[in-house]
Amino acid sequence: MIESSARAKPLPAAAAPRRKEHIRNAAEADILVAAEAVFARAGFSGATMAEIAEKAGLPKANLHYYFRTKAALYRAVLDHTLTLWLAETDGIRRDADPAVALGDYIRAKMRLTAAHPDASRVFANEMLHGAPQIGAYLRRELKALIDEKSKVIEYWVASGQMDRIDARHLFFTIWASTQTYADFQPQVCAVLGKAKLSRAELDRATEQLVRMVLKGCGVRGGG
Amino acid sequence: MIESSARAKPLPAAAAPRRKEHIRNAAEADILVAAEAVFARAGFSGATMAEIAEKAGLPKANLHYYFRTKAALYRAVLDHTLTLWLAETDGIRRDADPAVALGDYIRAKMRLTAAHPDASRVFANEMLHGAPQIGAYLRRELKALIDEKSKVIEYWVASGQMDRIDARHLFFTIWASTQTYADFQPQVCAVLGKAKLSRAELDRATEQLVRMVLKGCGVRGGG
DNA sequence: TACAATCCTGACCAACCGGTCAGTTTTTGG
DNA sequence: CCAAAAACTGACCGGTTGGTCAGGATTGTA
Repeated sequence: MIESSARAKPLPAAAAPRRKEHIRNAAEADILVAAEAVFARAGFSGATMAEIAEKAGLPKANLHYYFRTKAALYRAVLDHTLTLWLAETDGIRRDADPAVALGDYIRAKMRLTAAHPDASRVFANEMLHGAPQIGAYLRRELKALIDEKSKVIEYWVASGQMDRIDARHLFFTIWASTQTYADFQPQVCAVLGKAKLSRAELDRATEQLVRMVLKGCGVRGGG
Repeated sequence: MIESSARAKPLPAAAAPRRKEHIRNAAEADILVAAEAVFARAGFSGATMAEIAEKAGLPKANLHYYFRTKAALYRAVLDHTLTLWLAETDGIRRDADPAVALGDYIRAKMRLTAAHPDASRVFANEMLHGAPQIGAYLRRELKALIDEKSKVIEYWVASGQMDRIDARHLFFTIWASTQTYADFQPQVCAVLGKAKLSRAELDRATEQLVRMVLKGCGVRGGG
């Protein structure tokens, strides 16, 4: 896993207190940010190393110094995306109130989507093309995580705290309904008749989704 | 629809309208089928005319005889996809029972996704990349259609047949939740621990989604 | 300072890809 | 049967792109 450090600033040759691995780390971070944006807009094949280099403010050959191949760079971007993806299920625990836990999960997912739309798009693109790079990861880590969280939901069902719902399909619905605001943004904007998605519009979408899912699952209380 | 005329070379103006075109029609159909599959798997940039030609069992130059450019072929594929996309909202009418109309709509969408997963993926890909080809279409035809259907749902809300729900975001949720079974199939399969989606699994997903959405919207009766 | 490791870059190349074209074969209408 | 239109094709081309490389610049350390 490539570590994250989602923030990155150019800062060329100014006051840099320590220069040991800072150069490499900063350069890689810059490149990853640029690459995420380009891969999100153009996909793997459509993206060019030249464009990524330009966006990162580096000569192309320098990219190949830090990432030997385009595929390696793509994998690094995906890696970063996956760390974001796994987060936010912490609240789903047996002893939690389903209404609070599920509601917070949906809100967190929507926040994540809104904060990192390009990451969402890179992930979606990889999925669309059959997940050649991260298929194994999905079958291992993601499956294990969802197996565990599904058990929690099945417990909530068994203890009468919500309707008899298939946990995995519930996750699919939540993931799809939140990510659509990044992945299908042109469609959303077109239908809403807006040029871009406002914060207020996203909040409205979030609260409606929370309400609908909780009520639809027969979750009592909280929400 | 977008610019239809997929023809590379215009027929002679004086030509008899009776001229048989079955060769052209058959060839174009074969090419479109092959192209849809390749575009779905590789996206626009990743797809190559050579691969499409091979899949269609034609020499590459022949593709360019029927479709002048790769972009024209892509647009033709999208065109076909959009005709599928628009269908199935017929049941959403003021005088219909919301439970039946919405339930049938969700079921129809899911059937469509299952029957044409490649079409769904091509559409998703176009959306992910900012909808450069069909943005105008979305803002016109799709928006008009959803504006109209939203009025119906708003009527159902006003007449107390369902909760106060934003119709457009409801559509986004339904679209996303159904298409995810095509677009994100690798993820779905990974989490379910299956190699491919069975008909039975899709039926289960469909019925859960119908139940959850109807109950979540406070729709009474029918379902 | 000296010297090695790391960082950086312009110039270049081979492979690939969309698209063209001249010429051939097949189909169609009379 | 015969032109003419339509359908088809191998060979080719220019532009783009990922990747290389030799050598120069910068940085860290003994």
